[in-house]
Amino acid sequence: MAISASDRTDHTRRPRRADAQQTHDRILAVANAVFTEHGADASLNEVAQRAGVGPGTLYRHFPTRQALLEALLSERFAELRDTARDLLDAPDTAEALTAWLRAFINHLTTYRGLSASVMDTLCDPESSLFASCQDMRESGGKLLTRAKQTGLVDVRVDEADLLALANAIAWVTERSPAHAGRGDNLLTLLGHGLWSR
Amino acid sequence: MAISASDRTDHTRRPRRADAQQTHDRILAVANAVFTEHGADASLNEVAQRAGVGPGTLYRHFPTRQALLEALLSERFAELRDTARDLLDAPDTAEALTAWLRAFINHLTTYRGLSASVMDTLCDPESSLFASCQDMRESGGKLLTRAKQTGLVDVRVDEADLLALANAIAWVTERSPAHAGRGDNLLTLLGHGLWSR
DNA sequence: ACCTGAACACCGTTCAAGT
DNA sequence: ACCTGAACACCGTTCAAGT
Repeated sequence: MAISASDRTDHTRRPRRADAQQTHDRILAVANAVFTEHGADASLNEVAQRAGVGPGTLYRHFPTRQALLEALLSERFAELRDTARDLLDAPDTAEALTAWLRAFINHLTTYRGLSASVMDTLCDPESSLFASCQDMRESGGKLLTRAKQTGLVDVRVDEADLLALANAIAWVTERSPAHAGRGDNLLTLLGHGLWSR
Repeated sequence: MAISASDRTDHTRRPRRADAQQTHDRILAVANAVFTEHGADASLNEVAQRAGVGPGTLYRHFPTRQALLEALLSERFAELRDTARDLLDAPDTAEALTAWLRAFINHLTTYRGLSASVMDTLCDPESSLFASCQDMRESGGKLLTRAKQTGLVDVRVDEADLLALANAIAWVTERSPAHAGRGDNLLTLLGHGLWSR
């Protein structure tokens, strides 16, 4: 646990005083708890308070909410990227794409309100989360391309459109009690389309 | 303009002092301007201030943000209902459904962030907006049923799922610069589905 | 009957002062 | 080098006091 928390922040490459590292890790652990409880829009002051830290300290470690989300989620985005790469070997290209979209949607419901943040991120190259998303996007794109090449997916399907729609499904899934946990249904509907054949 | 503003609130049926009515109308006009400018999440204090009214007065007229939105939008929901009824006579049932969905999505982008409010509303029978939405939903549902009966739309398509997805498209459309104004593309994608035939 | 505006408990964010 | 916590400008919301 302590180890994984350190790993999580190794990419900063900056030597850090031991106590600062502790504060850093504590903030992350508490933020995860608070976001899980109240969603990705939760009060940052509450995070600071429950971490036993002044608000200034939190801002010093994570200048923006996006930065905090990035630290918490970059590993998971990397996992999604790896999942996509693994699925490139699956025999059924359409099923592989569906499985990955399902994983993507599922990931976006880690915290309530996360899909909104990620949507903003996908559009804004300046965002801290953007880089983490990029790799995942590319790998997912390859799954789509392969499915098109094997003729199972309509060639008119655009990558950006598809990700946007998957994101939208995650959004509606977490917002509507009627659809909670039924993202699969909506994904299936998207797969078949409205028109009968 | 003054007349339409009075009509808008006639449904309260409560006799009102002339000055109160003026205040009421002024708040609505200003709220429309502020929501148009800053989205449906705009500051209510700003609305009050620009209407030259204390915050307490605003709350007195519209106890919740939803109530304010309802007063501003109920006419438009009624229009959507009428549009759906008219389209029931259109020869091409699939085209009629698409046209209505387009109008629905377009309506949800009246204010930025409106789709989120409406989504919450569709799920919450207690909400002030719920009643306004109900009629529209039913009329839209008839369009779907007819399209299914004529065999043009897949019978597996569920009404609640479809509205949720249309709402989701509106959401993603207003959030992503890349998809701004291209809700049509996403709707087309939803129509054809992912799988090639 | 209706409106006012000070007041309250929050929010994100900054920054001088401490250790 | 790092942390603190008071301070600032906001937010939604309430309510005693005025007209």
